[in-house]
Amino acid sequence: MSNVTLLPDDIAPIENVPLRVQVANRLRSAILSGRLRPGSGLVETALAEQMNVSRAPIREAIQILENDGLVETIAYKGKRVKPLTAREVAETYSLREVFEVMAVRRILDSGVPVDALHEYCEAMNAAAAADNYDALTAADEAFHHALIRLADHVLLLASWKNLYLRIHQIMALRNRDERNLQQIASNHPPIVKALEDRDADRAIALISEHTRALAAFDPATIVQDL
Amino acid sequence: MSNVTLLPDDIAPIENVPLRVQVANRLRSAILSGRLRPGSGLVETALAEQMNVSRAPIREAIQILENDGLVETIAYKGKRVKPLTAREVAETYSLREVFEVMAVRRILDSGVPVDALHEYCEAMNAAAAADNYDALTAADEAFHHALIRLADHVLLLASWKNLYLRIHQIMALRNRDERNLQQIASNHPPIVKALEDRDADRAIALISEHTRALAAFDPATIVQDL
DNA sequence: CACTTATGGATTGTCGACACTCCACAACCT
DNA sequence: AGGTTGTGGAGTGTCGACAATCCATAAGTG
Repeated sequence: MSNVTLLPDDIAPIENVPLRVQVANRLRSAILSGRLRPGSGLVETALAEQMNVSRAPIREAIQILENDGLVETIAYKGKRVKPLTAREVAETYSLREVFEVMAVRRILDSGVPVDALHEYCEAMNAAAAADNYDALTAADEAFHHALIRLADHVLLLASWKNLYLRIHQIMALRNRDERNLQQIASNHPPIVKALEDRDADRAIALISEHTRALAAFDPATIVQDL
Repeated sequence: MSNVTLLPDDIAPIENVPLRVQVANRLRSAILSGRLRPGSGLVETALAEQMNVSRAPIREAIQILENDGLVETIAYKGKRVKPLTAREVAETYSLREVFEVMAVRRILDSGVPVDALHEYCEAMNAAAAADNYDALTAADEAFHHALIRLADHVLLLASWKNLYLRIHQIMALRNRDERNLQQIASNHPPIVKALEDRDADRAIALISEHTRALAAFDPATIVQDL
């Protein structure tokens, strides 16, 4: 049979996900959600037993998280969720700002249309209206993700994604009650407007300001040491 | 004995470098020097036998190189030195430009002195005068490394270092004969001058132009596919 | 012949056991 | 007590063997 005429939609391609990836995904989500806090120790033998796999995939999973910058290893001593210093938080946001400004520049240079961004603005407005923090966060990430993608720069996208992992973690550790959802949502449409007007200076100023505002928010709650 | 009075200089602290790191270092240097070309396959069992270690450290070493962005894995099929496309080369240099501009901005904002950079300029002049390509390259890297360090931004430094790995590789694959050493060396002192003059616009313009000149050089020799 | 189904080699993925390193704390000198 | 030297536990580092997967190619089947 070279041509299957009927293929039930239920039968999705079964993916073969290596154990290390499954383990990495679980641990990553635990870290990014804040369930595994910075400084927590990760013991290979204990994790292996808990997850019912051998140490090999655990080791590789932890190495993946090391690449993500979420875990650090001290040889022969142990591994732990990387502590988060105030300095690191500040540096993370300042680098993000540079990335997003670079994206804006490239978008304006290439003249690619930015219509797709409107969709995310609406999603953010809806989430803000419904007072739904998680939905707003998701839409916000989708907006910025789309922005970076429009820049059409694979390396930039990869770097931004990696950086955003830490931002995820930082946001999970902050006190969400203090945020003004309406205000966050309202930050974005002017950026889209500036892009459509091809006003580079205004777009860059807006996105810089937006990123800095996020960085300044509630830094005290996440500081671990230093 | 709490206080050893005489400790021969010969007795340096003996370092315990895990096998995976030794393996990773060797492979990395092979890749960065061009001895292991993009596209070359890396077979764990073969490497293990050649280096006389088990597959475990080989696997971990390869994962380290994956983090460096030098190697890619295709599950159950194999690992190979990441192919280098013209697009990737262009993206690498454009990201480098952004990093260096960010460094310049931070240096000027913080007002930190940049005297240290003169030393590297002299080293480059000496290397150019002696027609010593390797020495010039080393001094050039030292200059830019120092520049980034002056920005006092740990994350930026780490990102820059990671990026520079690929630049190392790219340079090793290019035809070095076509470069004008004198001209490269002469590019740098004006940058230092602009920094000392606290002329942000000029410093940024110079460093951007410098990076772009490097990117434009001889791109044809390294393209593999696409 | 067109198509499907075995088969085998190459390579990575996973496992369980053992070796090594580090650290803290006890035991031992003097 | 001050200082040195065992000693044991916790954890990572390394190993060799076996399982799973993929791919190309051969063998079957109508």
